[in-house]
Amino acid sequence: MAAVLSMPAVPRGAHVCPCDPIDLRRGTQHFPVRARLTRPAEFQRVFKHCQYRLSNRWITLLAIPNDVQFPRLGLAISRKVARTAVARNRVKRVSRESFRLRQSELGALDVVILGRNGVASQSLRTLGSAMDKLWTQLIATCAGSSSN
RNA sequence: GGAGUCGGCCAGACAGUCGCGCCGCGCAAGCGGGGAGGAAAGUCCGGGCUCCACAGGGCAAGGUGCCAGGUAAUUCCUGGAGGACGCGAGUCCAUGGCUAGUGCCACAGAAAAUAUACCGCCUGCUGCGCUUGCGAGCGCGCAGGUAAGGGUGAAAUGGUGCGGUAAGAGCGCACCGCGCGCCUGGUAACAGGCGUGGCAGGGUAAACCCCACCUGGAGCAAGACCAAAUAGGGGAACGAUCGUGCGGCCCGUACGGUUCCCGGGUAGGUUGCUUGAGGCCUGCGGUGACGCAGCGCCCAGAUGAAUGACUGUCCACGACAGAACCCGGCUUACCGGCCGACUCCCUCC
Repeated sequence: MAAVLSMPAVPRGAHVCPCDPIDLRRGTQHFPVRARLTRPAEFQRVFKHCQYRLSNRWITLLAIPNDVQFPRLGLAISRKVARTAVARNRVKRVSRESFRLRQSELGALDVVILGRNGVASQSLRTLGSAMDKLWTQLIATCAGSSSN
């Protein structure tokens, strides 16, 4: 914990609130199978009835509200944007890790992450911060639409 | 010390924090264990396994191609034979048959295959011309002989030497090469020897083909089980030889039609799914690939698909790359580094 606090260079580390009790962190940073989209039908629902669509240079993010009480993540990294299996795995892992750390701030949303051209050649740190910004945008957009 | 050949191995390490999927224990919270590769890749071969029909007959098609062995099997591996390269350790070779047949061979060249006479060489002429010392010589023409020499070509009826001849020629002889026969050694490929035949005649078989041997098809989305919504089908018996299917065709064979009986199929889930031609060590047999025996290890099993992220320390600053039913090979990609055996050269003792 002291190491985390002594790292002011990490700008998005603010979400790891040092005053959070251990129990809360345990509850919100797990990423079991039930938090993933697994069936083709679930993916189709997100693609067809997408309500929020955000993107930057390397990633597109689609989201719709769901019926369960927690956010769920689906990954769609095509062979076209990441030629080798190793590259695809890298992008997926970075996406999952990013989702895992921010999922407590999201509402009941089904989210699909799409890889765009050039995503495979970016460093882990670049992709991580790019996703972090998208999560922040998504949270703000949801908050805006739910208040209306 | 330098240059090189062959074989094998490793593929950042350690610690902490937060995660992921599997197994075990536990009511639970949680705890413990184990979690990608040498190529997991390309899918190029060979098997196991599953279903189609217990894998059947003929044709066709495809594959393999020196010999022997290893193996579940192979186009793989090991040992050997022959050829090529290298001073050497060693490396490379689809390495059966073009004296079964057919096809193809640009350019050049007279001729590219039942051979052939362009130049040259030689002989004859009761052909012509010239010279003449009247013997003949030279040139041209005609009729023949000749594959020695020239020239062309990747390749021209085996090579070298001697004899022989008008000139020549396996025409004869010796040696080498080749074919055939026998003998010896070797399981064999093959090697050596003896005899014999004047020689049987270019390349190409990853050209058709011939010879010998081998091959049924599809693949874990194989296949098996449980089963919503919906929707009409399934099983048994009999019959037709028309249609459809079973590897491309024929044979052969299954289904469709009628009657009787009642449960059955997609989404989804479970299973197949990891204990296996498995691995470690030791001993024995074998030149070796490998085999046998003992010891007693468990070493991913996911299914939108886990094996990761962050921080710190160290170093030689980390390449190619991610299991998807499982093995055995081959091929391709690859940052660096380590070990062993051997060869050649130089220096010192």
